[in-house]
Amino acid sequence: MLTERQLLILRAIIDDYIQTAQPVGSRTLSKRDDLSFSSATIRNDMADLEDMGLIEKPHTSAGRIPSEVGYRYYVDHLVETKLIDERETYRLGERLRASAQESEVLIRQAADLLSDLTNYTTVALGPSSQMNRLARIDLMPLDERRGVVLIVTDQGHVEHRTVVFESPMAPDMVEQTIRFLNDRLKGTPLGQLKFRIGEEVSNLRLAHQQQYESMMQLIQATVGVHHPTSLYLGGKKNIFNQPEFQTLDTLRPFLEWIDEQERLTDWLESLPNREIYVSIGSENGILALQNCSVITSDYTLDGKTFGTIAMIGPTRMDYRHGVRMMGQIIEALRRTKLEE
Amino acid sequence: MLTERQLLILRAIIDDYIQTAQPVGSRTLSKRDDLSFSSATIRNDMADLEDMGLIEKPHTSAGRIPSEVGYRYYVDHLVETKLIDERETYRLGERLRASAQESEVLIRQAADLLSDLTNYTTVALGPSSQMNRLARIDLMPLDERRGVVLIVTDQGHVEHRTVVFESPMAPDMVEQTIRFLNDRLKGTPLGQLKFRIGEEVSNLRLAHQQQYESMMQLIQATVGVHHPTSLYLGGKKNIFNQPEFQTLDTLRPFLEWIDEQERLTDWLESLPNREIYVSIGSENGILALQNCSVITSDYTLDGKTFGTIAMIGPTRMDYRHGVRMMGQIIEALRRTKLEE
DNA sequence: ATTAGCACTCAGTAAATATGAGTGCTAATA
DNA sequence: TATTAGCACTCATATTTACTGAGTGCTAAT
Repeated sequence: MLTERQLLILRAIIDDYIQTAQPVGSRTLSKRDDLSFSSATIRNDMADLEDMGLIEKPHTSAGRIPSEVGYRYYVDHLVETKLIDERETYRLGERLRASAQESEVLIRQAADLLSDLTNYTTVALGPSSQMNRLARIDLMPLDERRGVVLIVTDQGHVEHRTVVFESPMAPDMVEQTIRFLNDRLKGTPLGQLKFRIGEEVSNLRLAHQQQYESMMQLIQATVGVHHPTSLYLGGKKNIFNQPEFQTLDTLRPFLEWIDEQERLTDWLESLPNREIYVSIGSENGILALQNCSVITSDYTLDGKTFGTIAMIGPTRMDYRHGVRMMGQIIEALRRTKLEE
Repeated sequence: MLTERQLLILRAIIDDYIQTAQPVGSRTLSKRDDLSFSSATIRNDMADLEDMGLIEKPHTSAGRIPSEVGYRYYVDHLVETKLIDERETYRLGERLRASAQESEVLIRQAADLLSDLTNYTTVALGPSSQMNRLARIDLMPLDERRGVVLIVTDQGHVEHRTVVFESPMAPDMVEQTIRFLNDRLKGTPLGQLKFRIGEEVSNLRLAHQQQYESMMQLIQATVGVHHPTSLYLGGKKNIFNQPEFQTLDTLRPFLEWIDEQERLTDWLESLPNREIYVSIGSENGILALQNCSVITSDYTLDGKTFGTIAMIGPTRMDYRHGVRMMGQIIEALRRTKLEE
């Protein structure tokens, strides 16, 4: 268990290191107003803290830096997750809504705003359309053999794909099929579309045997429409200002990792579903992020569960500020009404 | 005017430097099979080439490197723009078409392929939808007051936007408006939509006075739909392998510049409209690209003018190979039929 | 006109030497 | 018994110095 002074020292070390990115020495600490002990005393406590694995030294004659365990302790004991400044939340909400009312734009803005506030990189995952329900499906003919399949969800999300048919489409045939699909599939979550169509297809076969071929094609196309989840990156260049990313060896893996959209999406989707969660250094299990910490949170927009937002910075990130800003932003989003 | 030997030497210097990224010395050159002169002779010619501004030395005791003027000479005199290897073009075409038939995917693939072939970064601008003609416009109601405006073009391009109405929409009213818009605007290039609607709006006013308000809203929304040109980036990480981008000072401006999508789009759109065009170092006028050269070309797909593709590498890029690959790719695209 | 020869230049590397911030331990002090 | 002053020791970093070697320009010989 930590003595009060040790706690004070640990906190001072971390706060200082977060600011300066330099190892913190005993003399520096003893000069602080809130630590009126001699450097020797502090050295003794530091030795204890090191024994406990909370801090470490890069080499013999350097000061101490927090270890991952130390950060973990700091985050768990010294950072308040739930601290919302009503006025600031309100102001952030205003800033967000000023830009747009469309949800996708709103999320993009939120990501940008969050990275402006913190100077870290943010990633936001939009709503997974998998949960959206089919509002309407349609086929717009372009010419005899080509058409665009349109899928609109109850959330106003649109997906589309161009299809080419083997043989010219009979207009009434198309209309019939579309109507059929709409009748049967309206309200189906997009994620289940494929499955549901499998169920319906036997009915179809009986009802419209003669043009079975083209119908199948249309259905295939419908199912084949991709359901990408939209991904927004904010403040990517902030990384250039972090002292720990001033060398190619550290910078390159990070940049290569963050540019890989698909992997990024998978990662965000795989995160545990919580309100605000901090993952420190190697905890996140990603090689390219071994020197990074991540603050993630699911967010809701207008009350509805929506997506995930993440903030990525060096392990030496300002957890207190980061967590606070994250809290404010998701609260501002939560309070945002989609329609005016 | 250059003597034959000087030309030989210039070419050798550039070829060598492109390979090694190291200044080339007289002794190195004299050891080449195609340059059986003594190093002293070569030194004399090098001095002349330097006087002409074609090569320069980083410092007294280094070898020579090509100057921008030198590269320009090399590109203008020693690189053949139009050299197509039928078999390879065919093979590239196959590789492209294997992946997809949809034009947007095809372009993305082309960008990736080109950067694979050259190890440089590529940027491709998709078709500007401005030239696409309206095939159909539609409004899909989501609930009483929200709907999705859909715009489909003759090329199968889809754009959409969610609109919120002040007051509930009357279904027949909506239908009427949509029909009206479709009747009047079908075939209009997207770029002119705004203008054309201005012309039509007075007619509308007369015809449907009572619900003028909602109609106006719908029309506004229609016009307000954005027309983004799609942009694809290929092989961004290739830059990390270029020796001239091993330091943050050079890397950072490049990465920051290339991540700025809008600026990138504007830049590509502003390029002179030619088949293959090489811009060397500071010629391109972009600070972040002062150490880069760019090979650009407009391309056509299935015969139709489509967009622009660019390849960005260090000034010390392999112009011969780059130009050749660019030629092959745009030729492969040109020969690609959109429907099977 | 070409080449051999030689003195000279200068980036890059490596070894040699300081510098100083910081530590751990011990003994004195409150 | 907890704190502090004092001191020897460590080690990354900066500075100096010397050395190496690839390359040049010039001159004199071929």
